[in-house]
Amino acid sequence: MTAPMKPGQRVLFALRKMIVSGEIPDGARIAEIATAERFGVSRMPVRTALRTLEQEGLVAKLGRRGYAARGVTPAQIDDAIEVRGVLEGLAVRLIASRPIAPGFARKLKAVLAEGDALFAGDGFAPEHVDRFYSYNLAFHDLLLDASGNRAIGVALARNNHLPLASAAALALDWDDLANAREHLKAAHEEHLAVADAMLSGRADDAEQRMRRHARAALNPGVMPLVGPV
Amino acid sequence: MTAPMKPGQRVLFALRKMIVSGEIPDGARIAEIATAERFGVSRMPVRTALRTLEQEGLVAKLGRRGYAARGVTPAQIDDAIEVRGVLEGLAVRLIASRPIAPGFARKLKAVLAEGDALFAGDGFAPEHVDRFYSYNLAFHDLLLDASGNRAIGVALARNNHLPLASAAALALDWDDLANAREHLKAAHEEHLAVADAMLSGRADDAEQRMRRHARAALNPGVMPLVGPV
DNA sequence: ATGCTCGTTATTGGATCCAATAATGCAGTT
DNA sequence: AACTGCATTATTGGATCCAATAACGAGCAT
Repeated sequence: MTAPMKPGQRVLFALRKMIVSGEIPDGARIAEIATAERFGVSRMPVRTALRTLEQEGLVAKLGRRGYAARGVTPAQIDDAIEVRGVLEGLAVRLIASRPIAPGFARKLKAVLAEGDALFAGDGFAPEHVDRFYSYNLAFHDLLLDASGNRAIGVALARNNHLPLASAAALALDWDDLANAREHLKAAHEEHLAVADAMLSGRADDAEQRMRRHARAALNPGVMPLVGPV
Repeated sequence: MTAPMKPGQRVLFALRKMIVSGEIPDGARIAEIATAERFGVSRMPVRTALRTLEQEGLVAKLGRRGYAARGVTPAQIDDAIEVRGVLEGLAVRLIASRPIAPGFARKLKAVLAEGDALFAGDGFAPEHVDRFYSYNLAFHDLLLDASGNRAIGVALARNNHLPLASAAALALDWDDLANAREHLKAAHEEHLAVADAMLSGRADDAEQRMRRHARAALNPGVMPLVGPV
């Protein structure tokens, strides 16, 4: 699928991927002209892409000498995951410390029911992973929305650009679907526990569980399923 | 001081100010051409500025109809302050839960000594406010740096663009310097308490105190001292 | 009279061109 | 031979021009 993507988006995604993958090594200078020629586009999309990447922290401005790539180390991903846990923890804390809106409770139950259905049987196919992906995303989005604090989502926006740092990134072993099922089932049970804590008004508990949930998302040495970043 | 600022920066700052001040009302459409003509510049600086403001959450893209301003409500500022508290709370938690580096302890004591010196006497002049501003900034920057987690600083970058949401924004009553002194002295004592908790390895305590410290920064109905945003 | 379609127009995104600026290399001098 | 000053050049930021696209309105047909 050679998607006829617009030049701007294409350059942005390509540069982002090249930086996080290490194809552009840490500290390498990125010049507008050279990059533009490399992609066969004008300097303009490169410029806007570099501005965006600067906001995301993936490149650093170098005075008049252009930009420099900032390599993404595993430690930085860990850092971003920790930040995500803290921010999502704040979201659930806010929800739990206020009266639960009926609409929210209903939507939450509906989302969790998707997860329940996923693990009702014993089987697990790649298709289930896709469904979990949707369910997982819906769960986290719902919490972010229900928190009523838009600043959380704004602050989180950057982390989602780092691989494995967003809630949409599932780390699992594709060669061992049974193991993957256990992994995702554990995540679903953490969701249930967080939901229970929220609905019971146990704000501290909900926050703690959400933080641990974020940290548990990263397993070393597994294949990531990356969604739209 | 009609600073001969570059067009890009000028447009960015002006638009940001107009949005947060409400001069551009919430939901108002911002078209590139009209804005460019209004500032007497090309469309290019407006474009880059709008991109940046979009990243900051101050404008929202509106499909093909340009951008729309997102008014900043007091509730949103509260939200941002809460996010700041959580993120800075994470920073001090990380510091407290690791062995304290000797260099950090030394720098921390040096910074806190500035605060001690400020409140050693009884007097308080506007000049003291400036000194507190520097001291306060140094304290928060030091924590961010010592946390070793760059993602925190990246996530915090946006909040600093909202008035009163950054740690560099002091809210105090200029007409009542004695009251201001008490206000800032209380902040300094919170710093001391956080520092003590960190150096003693009381991670939970340090985090809780930092969160409260952030929330205490906002007083209703006072004049803000806004620093460089 | 109303709904559909086609043409016009307004607006964004991209490309090319121009100006300003700082880094670099060369030459001249001490 | 080394240092300093100047000129050249490379590179970013801004302005203008062009293309694509979608909203809007008018006109026609039913």
